[in-house]
Amino acid sequence: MAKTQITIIDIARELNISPSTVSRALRNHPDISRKTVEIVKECAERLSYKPNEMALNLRLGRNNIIGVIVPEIVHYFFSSIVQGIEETASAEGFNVMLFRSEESYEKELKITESLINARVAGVLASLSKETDRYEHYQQILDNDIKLVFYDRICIGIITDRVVVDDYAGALSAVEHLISTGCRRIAFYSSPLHLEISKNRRNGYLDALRKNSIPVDESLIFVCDTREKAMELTPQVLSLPEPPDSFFAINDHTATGILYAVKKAGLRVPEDISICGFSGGDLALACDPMLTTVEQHGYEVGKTAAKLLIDKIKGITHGQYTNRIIKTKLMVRGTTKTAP
Amino acid sequence: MAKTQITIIDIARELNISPSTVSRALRNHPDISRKTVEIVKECAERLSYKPNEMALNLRLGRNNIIGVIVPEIVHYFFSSIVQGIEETASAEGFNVMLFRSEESYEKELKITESLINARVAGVLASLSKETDRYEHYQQILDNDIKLVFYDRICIGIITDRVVVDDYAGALSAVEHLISTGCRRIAFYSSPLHLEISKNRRNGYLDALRKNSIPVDESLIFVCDTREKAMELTPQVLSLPEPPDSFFAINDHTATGILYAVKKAGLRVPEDISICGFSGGDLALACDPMLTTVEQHGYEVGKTAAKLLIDKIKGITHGQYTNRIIKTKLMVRGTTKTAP
DNA sequence: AATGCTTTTGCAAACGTTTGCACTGGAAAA
DNA sequence: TTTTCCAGTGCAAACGTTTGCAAAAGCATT
Repeated sequence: MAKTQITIIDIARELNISPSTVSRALRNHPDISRKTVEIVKECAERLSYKPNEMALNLRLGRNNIIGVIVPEIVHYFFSSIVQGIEETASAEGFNVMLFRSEESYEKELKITESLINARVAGVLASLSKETDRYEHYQQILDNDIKLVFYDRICIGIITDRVVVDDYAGALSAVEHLISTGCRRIAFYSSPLHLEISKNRRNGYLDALRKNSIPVDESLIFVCDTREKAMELTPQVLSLPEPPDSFFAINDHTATGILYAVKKAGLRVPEDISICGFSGGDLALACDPMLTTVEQHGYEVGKTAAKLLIDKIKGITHGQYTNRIIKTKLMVRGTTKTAP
Repeated sequence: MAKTQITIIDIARELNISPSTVSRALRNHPDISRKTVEIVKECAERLSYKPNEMALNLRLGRNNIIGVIVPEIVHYFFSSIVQGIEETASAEGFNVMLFRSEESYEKELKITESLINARVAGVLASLSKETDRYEHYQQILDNDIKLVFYDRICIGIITDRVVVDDYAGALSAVEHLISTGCRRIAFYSSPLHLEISKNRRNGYLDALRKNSIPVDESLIFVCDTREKAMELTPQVLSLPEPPDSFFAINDHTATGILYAVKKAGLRVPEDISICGFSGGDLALACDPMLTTVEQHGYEVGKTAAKLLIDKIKGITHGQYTNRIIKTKLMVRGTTKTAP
């Protein structure tokens, strides 16, 4: 039990050969004779030798760790992304080190510091809501660590980026509402400084314009949680000219709307249509089931990880890629079928 | 940009002192004079020196990495656990390396191999559904890596363990159903070889016995997904003596039941009561909102991480702890209020 | 001026690998 | 026989730290 760790030197001593030969034999270096390779491998197996990755990393000045910064872990979209990342990374021989920024700039700063100290091979990052300074990400690059942003990207830093097609997703959602007869479409958004808010808002606005529906600014609200939606929606419904439908920035908000609308005695989708944005099981638990824009977080994660690993391996060199992951409108029960 | 990494030796050269002095100064070793410490720290800051953790780890023969094996990532309970782990770890200066076993023994084997090679300080593991051999976990211990099991524990290996109180959770859920007048309570369970199934089943059975309700085996089913529940439930409802309520092994299954019951034209909870097991947002999206047993995954994660870190730090020594995290029944709309 | 004590610093080894280069011994070539 | 060549192996340095021990420096006490 307290047996100290077996090293390459132990094997060398046991076999009366030099550590360098052992090292080469284990790595199938062509210089080493077949016989020696066999003997060494047998011995390594017998002593249940495990290569010390820490020593290896130091020697080689690199490691196989990918740092992942995620604003939240308990979150369908982000956990899907992490799953995509983990899958790709492990298939390519990389390990994933996971950090949660908790939507805090301070925490993000500490995390990037840790990542640099750990000399990770690469970083996959999504900005916290708070973050509006980017020096810490520049530092990552300065320390020769590869960097790819996903979802909440950073425009100021030149890197690869993977984003969801928020604009097209919102556009298709709102056009769907319009095609089913909706005309006064309320929009519940996140704070506007976030890229995703801007993009989805633009999709919303363009869908209206394309269909010659006047934009009514009084139908646009900042409201991005279930709780807030449950509070806000009754007021919105009792407006002099209430909306006939809602487009929500995420599914949680949409469930809050759904709850409030039903509570107000209105029928969904006959009286009021609702469309969310996110994907996941939540939409299926609703009654009626929620029409929503599926974001394919898993694809985002896989794509970002692949991009990063290619950079690390030096396959891609100078160029920087912007990858856009398509969304998909999932039409369900909270919207009407087109006439 | 391509400036090679700054080391302690660069600082030493710059200041015409020895690397050992620099090292000690940066670590506030008491032997070093205040003045030297200041000079060194200033210089380190100026050159934006970042300690190379790989070198440190090799030298000290340890690192600050906690390996986490989780069967699934996109999963409310498990992601809550991961969040609890990450939070505790980062507060204590540890980093989290995340692996997904995908419920596969083969994958679990590869993961433990990676973890040993990486010489992580400790491992937090939950068994995959497939796993029924445990040598790989014994190997972890043999390599002097601390190990704590959570949720899906391994009885054969002597370690600390953190589990959810499945028995008490199920007991309280079923007693609640009984107290609201239910007598024929159907139970939708996972495959019985899993500990959690056994424990919850025992809770279910004991609740019936305690209240002198005869156990009807024909009301117990293996059914643990939303899809299966949507398929099975109509048949169950059309039994000659149908149940008046359902207790489901998880919330996904419960939402499937809810859907089928409503579709059959029955009212919830007036005609049929439903209770799930899991916690999370899903329960709130249902209409009526789902009564369920909250598992406190976050607490599980925090507790397991704390236990592991104490072991790593050598605070706890020989003893092995079994920690049980209490569940909490969240009574909502799918069950009646007690008369 | 010598001694002793304390404070501060430096030397060198060590952690476990990999790898450029030099060396060995034997076979092939001269 | 000598030379050349090559496959196979070993030496030693290097990666960036920490740390036991020795040495130096400073200072007060004899």
